[in-house]
Amino acid sequence: MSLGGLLGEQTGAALQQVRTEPIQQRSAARLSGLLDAAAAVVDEVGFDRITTAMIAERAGASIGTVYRYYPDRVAVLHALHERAVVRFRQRVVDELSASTLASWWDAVDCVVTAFVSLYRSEPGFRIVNFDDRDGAPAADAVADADFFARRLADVLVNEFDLPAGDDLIFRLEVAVEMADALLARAFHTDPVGDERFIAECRLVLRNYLDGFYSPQATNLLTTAS
Amino acid sequence: MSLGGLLGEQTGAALQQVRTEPIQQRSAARLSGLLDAAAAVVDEVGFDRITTAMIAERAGASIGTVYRYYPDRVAVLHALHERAVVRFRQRVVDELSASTLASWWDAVDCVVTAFVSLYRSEPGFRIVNFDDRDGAPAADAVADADFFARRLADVLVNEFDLPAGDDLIFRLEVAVEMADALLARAFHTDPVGDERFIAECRLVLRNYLDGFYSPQATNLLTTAS
DNA sequence: TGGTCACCGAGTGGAATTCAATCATCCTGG
DNA sequence: CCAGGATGATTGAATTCCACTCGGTGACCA
Repeated sequence: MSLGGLLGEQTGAALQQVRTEPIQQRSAARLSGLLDAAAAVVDEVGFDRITTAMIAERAGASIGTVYRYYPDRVAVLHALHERAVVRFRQRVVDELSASTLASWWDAVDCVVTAFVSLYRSEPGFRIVNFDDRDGAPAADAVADADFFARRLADVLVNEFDLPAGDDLIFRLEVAVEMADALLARAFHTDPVGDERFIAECRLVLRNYLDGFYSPQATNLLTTAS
Repeated sequence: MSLGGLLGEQTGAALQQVRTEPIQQRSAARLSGLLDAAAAVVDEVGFDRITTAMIAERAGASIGTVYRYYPDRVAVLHALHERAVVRFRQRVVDELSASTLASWWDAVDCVVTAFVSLYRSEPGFRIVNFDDRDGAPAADAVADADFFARRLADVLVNEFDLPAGDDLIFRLEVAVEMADALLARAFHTDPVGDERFIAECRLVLRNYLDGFYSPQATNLLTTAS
């Protein structure tokens, strides 16, 4: 299995996110400690109410330390987001290799399962829905979705012989957006996730991506009443 | 046609949004002027970077005036959001009555068209994706989606004899979430909206909602490879 | 001419961010 | 093996920015 490709490494291409790369190893702990603290605070007050002081206090550090590693408040959120995405990808790989995949949609199911599972257990995981509606570099979430779609496309092509090409990638991009929306909706109110939306998400994905195999299905429907 | 029902009036149920109902008519202009200003600023800096001072200056008013009408910053955003939703509903009704609807999906298409059209022309329309991830009343966007789904369900049931019931409402809720995500994606980078995503959105909606008629389609797919 | 209605904008408070001083760790010559 | 400079890491008071308040002033109406 070439699933390892899912992990990828676009982090290098990302905008400088940490002010100073830690040299001494104690700072590595500080860095992840800050993110852990941020994650905890996110779960407690949401990522709007979060303040740098809260993060610092929770991490047992001082304000200045936060700013040593991150240029500003939202940079911390970006970093947390990034870490959540990385852990998500890792979890997907784990789930995929732990399961016997009878078909491509088992793989898709694994992705959904990984997402749901992290939403339930990983502190602050809701940060994955953090979208910085800001100035120029706005295309952060989109870049993530696109990157993930391409990686997943590779896997599906290699493992299940789905027809490669831009069509597949586009489909997957669309699928990612839909899944994201439905799963976010599932967790919007219910902290454990509304099963109806989760199940419907799986169903929608399967049907939508299956249409890639049999496009006549869509034509059938357009002529029905 | 009972499409007027779409317009509904949940505004009464909304939390007190305006501090003081304007008595003299010059204040009505002020009020919409403030929202116009907010809309313009939203387009310029996004609704995270927006400041009360920007709104006031753009509206040719002073800070105090903003707070005369709205209790706080996010209340302005809520009001702008609300206005966008109202205009959206109005546009949907217009589109619906201006078109000849051969089938229920023509109605759905109209909804998409209205959304896209407003996204292109209405200043600050991206506010429709504003989600107040805050304390208690969090379920604002969800409430909107749910409300709209119910209204649309009524229309579809009355005009096109779709089978009424909770299933239809749930489907429409899911459809709204998906459409929202795909259209937001279409406009995330491209100010005119990426046509691929818009077209795919229409297709996805049609196929998904059509499955409501013929649920055997989903079963067919689960047995295919 | 008094009584509201609207409006203004300096003032207050809290949160974000800076920065100069201090502490900790590493490194190197002796 | 150690002194002590060099550099990384940390601190928190000071500063800046921004949401929000409020006492004062003009505008409209009766």
